[in-house]
Amino acid sequence: MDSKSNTPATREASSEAVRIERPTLHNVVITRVRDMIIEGKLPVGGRIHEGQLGQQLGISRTPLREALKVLASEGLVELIPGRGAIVRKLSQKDVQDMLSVLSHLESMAGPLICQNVTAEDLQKIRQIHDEMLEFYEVRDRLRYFKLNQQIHSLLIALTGNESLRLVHGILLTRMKRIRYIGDRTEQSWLDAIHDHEEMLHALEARDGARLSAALAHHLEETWERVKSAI
Amino acid sequence: MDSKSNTPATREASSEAVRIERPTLHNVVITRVRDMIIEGKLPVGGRIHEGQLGQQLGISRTPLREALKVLASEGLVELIPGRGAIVRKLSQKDVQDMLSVLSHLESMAGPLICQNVTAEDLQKIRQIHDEMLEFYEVRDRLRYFKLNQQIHSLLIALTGNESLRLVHGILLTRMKRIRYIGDRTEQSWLDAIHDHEEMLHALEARDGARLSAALAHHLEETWERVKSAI
DNA sequence: ATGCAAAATTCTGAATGCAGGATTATGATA
DNA sequence: TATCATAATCCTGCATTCAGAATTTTGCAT
Repeated sequence: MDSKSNTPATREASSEAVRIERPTLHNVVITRVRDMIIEGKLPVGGRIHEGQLGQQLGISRTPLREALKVLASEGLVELIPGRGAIVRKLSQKDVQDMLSVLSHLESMAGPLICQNVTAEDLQKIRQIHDEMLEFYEVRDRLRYFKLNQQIHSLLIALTGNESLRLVHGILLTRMKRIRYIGDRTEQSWLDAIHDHEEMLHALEARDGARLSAALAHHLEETWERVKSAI
Repeated sequence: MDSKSNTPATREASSEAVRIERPTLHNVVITRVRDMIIEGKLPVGGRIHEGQLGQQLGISRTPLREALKVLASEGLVELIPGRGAIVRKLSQKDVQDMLSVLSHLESMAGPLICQNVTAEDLQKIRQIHDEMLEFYEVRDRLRYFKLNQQIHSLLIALTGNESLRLVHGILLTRMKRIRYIGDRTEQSWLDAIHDHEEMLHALEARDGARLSAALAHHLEETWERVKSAI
């Protein structure tokens, strides 16, 4: 779920000490409300009532409003002046367009990833993948989903291209809701896992083109999985 | 300068009436502060003093803070918890990475644009282009720059892909500051104009691949122009 | 004069207050 | 009973206020 941290990763390579993480309230709220949208707790097309939601979260309207502005800039929420925020509804075309952009971004990413990936990176990804499989075995969809997203985010991060990470993260976030509710028959679930395994193989072979192809194929299947859910 | 409006363009094709534009203060402030950063009125690396800037703009801290959150999510400023906002500094690698992503996005855009462009669109772009040339004649850099950006934004909008427009807009915005201060010798300026003319020709010929190539070439030259300014 | 510690000040983060527009409820008339 | 106008309520947008953290200043000791 860390596909996009709100303070861009401009970490000083010089200082040894790890920057203390002091989460500000509005940052927490951004993540929280984002998750609520993704998990469908805030219905698509529904209005977000500042006072009500604020009370529900136990905070004042101020940090909530700040969070809504950010979510609007990510395209998750629509802000109508004088009338508040509504959860943005995505059309089929919206989703297709997003997948199309994501596909291009990932095809760009493939070679870069293979160029940069270290043995430790590979091991880490393999580890998350295996963990994900365990959740698949017990059909724990939510946890499976979260690890799945994590792998994709990690891969893009391996390109070392911060801007790519940023824009990819934004689109991935926009897609999350759809992906989460998307059809998951046994078969399509299995297909997705096979895609992931092919991705890992390409990665291990450091074959950029193959990785790009695998990522693209995965997105095509994603469309098949989600199109009925819109 | 309208590369990225803050309420995503979800206009109802059904309603004939044009949605009345009621600008909220924080939206105005977002644009305003963004421009201040781009034009260098807020120095790179410098801290943004909420009280001071707010007073200077004649507004309270509330809408200013909301604007800063959005600008942070665009990557223009960095928010350090407990210590406020600073104008983000871009390294050479940052800029190269951005250009690289932009290049991929534009190469994706080329065919789509040529596929969608209407005669009116063409005329409109040609018109802006000519207007831009007039500002070139009198060496009015700022106005030239603004029309230049407008053409690029318009082109991407012609793809009809809202997500593409969003992410392209974010990166373009991030680049603006650099582009604005970038080296402009007579020669490089002339080169840029020739690039634009080639783009227009490709567009008129509805030749997607040629347009993509022209856009890519333009970005390569952009790098040459700006690299010394970082 | 310099370095350190404590106090004072300043600034951010968040809550509350207030004004104006939007929505809903009420009631009168056809 | 339906429709429209008016009034009451609610909600957003923004300003102000308050608390706590960060910074600067001051004073003391070396």
